[in-house]
Amino acid sequence: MDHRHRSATQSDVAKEVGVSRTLVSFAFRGAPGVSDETKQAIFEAAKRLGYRPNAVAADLARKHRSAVGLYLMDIRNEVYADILSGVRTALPQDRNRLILSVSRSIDGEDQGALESLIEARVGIIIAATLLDSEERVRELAHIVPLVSVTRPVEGVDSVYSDDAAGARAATEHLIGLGHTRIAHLAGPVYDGHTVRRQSYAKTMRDAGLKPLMLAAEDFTQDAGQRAATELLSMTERPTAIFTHNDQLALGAREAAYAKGLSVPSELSLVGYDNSRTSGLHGIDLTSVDLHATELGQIAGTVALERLSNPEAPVADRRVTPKLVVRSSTAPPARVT
Amino acid sequence: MDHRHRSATQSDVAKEVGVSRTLVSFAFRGAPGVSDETKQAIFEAAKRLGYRPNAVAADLARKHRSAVGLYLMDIRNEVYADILSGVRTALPQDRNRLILSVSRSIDGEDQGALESLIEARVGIIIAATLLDSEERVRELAHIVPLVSVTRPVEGVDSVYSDDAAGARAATEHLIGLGHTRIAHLAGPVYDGHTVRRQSYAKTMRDAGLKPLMLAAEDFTQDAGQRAATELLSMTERPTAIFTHNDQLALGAREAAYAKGLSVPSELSLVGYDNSRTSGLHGIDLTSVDLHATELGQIAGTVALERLSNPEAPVADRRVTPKLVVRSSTAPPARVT
DNA sequence: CTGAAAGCGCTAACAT
DNA sequence: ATGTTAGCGCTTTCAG
Repeated sequence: MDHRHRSATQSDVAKEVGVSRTLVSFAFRGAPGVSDETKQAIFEAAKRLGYRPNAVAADLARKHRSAVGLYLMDIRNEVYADILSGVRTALPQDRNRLILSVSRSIDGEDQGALESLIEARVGIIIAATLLDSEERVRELAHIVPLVSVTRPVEGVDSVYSDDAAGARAATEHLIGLGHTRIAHLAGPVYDGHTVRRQSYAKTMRDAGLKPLMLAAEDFTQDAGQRAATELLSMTERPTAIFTHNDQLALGAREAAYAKGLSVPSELSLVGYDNSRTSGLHGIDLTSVDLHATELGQIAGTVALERLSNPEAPVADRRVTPKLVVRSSTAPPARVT
Repeated sequence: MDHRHRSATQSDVAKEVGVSRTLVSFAFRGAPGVSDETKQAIFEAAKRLGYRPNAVAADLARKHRSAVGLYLMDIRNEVYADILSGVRTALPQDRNRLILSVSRSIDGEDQGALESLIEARVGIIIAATLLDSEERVRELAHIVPLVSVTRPVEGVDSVYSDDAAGARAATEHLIGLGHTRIAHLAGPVYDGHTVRRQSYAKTMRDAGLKPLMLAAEDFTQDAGQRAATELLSMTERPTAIFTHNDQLALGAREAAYAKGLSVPSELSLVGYDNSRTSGLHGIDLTSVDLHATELGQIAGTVALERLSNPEAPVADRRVTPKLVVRSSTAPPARVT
């Protein structure tokens, strides 16, 4: 294994062929003004020398920056992985410089993560912010074009799912089944994620029911299990739980089984995300599908549009979620 | 929303303060030789002007490249998400320019994906290759430092799990339970992923049993379900299936239920990856844990070491997998 | 402590 | 059709 990792430059190629640097640059970008013969010679020499274009230097020389930055909270959460996946499919082949930045810890500062993206001089950032205030996101958007995904931010390109509608559908589904003691298992309170719980509370009150909310320490299954255990230890325990996401719901499910309660006969459960796991036989979790992949795809498209037209009006793309009913929900057990 | 996205440069700051560009550069890197007063003045001016360091230009000017490239197949697969997560934790705060490249389609060419990473001039690439031949990986490693993760490549820094041992443990577990008709559900045949099936076949033969292999179209649950359906339609159907990964196993599980077969009484199932889903109540899938997060972590560390010492001997870090026995495996039904 | 000058690899007018 | 000449924003000797 040799270690001469300094790759050849355009000048090297130019020298080899006996032409100027410019010609090489033109040849590689398919710009007009290079004879076919010269082009051939250049490509051959390039190949011989192992020349590779330097996209970074090109970006620097050009006014415009071509990389797309993606900021996500937690890549292990299927929702974010799906968003990433969607963004990727929206980006054309040659534009695949996707710089990823994942926040280090969910409750730590994600200062650095977003900052590093702007230091990397990406042309645009697609961000699933959560911890930051809308104000801060707006500020950021002044520094570098930004499209907010999963969360609407006034004055900033936004691509999101209608969380209010999703939470309402979930809650109404439970109410419709006859439940009255319906709890909501939320995540920690952040600026960006309060719509679902608010919608839940409003729907409950509109139905003349009393909201019962508990916030988990984070968005993981373990946190969900701990919080749900608490919920299920109440004297008048809820007969149904609607959770902020599927991971919390799966945690609640474990908590129920640990307590010897079966789902759905003794506890109805509704999650959010419609992750792949929720559809498995034996899990069959009723869940709200927010169409994460589609969200990512649209965000990618919006980003591309913004890049090509900075003056276009602010985009606001709202996707409608869909309640997927499975067998983790049923009417409450007859009161004994 | 204004659109003056051209950020301030070091010269702007220098001009504002009334010093030379160099000073500003020094100040921001904490290099010695700048008086505290000047430093203060510079930072204030920078803040006022909204100056942000340009990491890309810095890399260009410096000899060395600081970004880390990560090449993965499919981010929706928990294993790869975990690897990413592990790599991230290994990278220090200030070194968080992680450029991600995901292969577009699993059976398409991933030519472009790896190529784009080297055009982005990353300092090192951490790659979970699969489709490429070892030869090609070695070639790539000559162009840019590369550490291969999940797969050993001779002559290249490698971090991987002992697949032979994992597959053997899984197969022996099944044999130990008394199964004789044990099938292996593999993924498509690629250079990088044949160890598990080979180890399975060898273990079977060593026990005097006949291997029965079937390759799914890809590594997804759906493909697993289709392939398993075929397997379970045989006249002398297997009493146990060991799959290449958990997704295939979950697909097989669905196939079994669709056929009215229950797990484990009529079919034993062993997966690979020990994904979070496999531990859920009602799923309880016996699986081999390859410690993906740890793999990513080690890969990140190895990458950092390689960067700081190009002449160090080639790293070969093998992690030992662990069979996690749950209730998807049991002795075969008594022959009737 | 501070500044001038050269250069990283490439692009983009502007010549010829 | 091909070459010249400036930069892009930053780092880094080498002199003051």
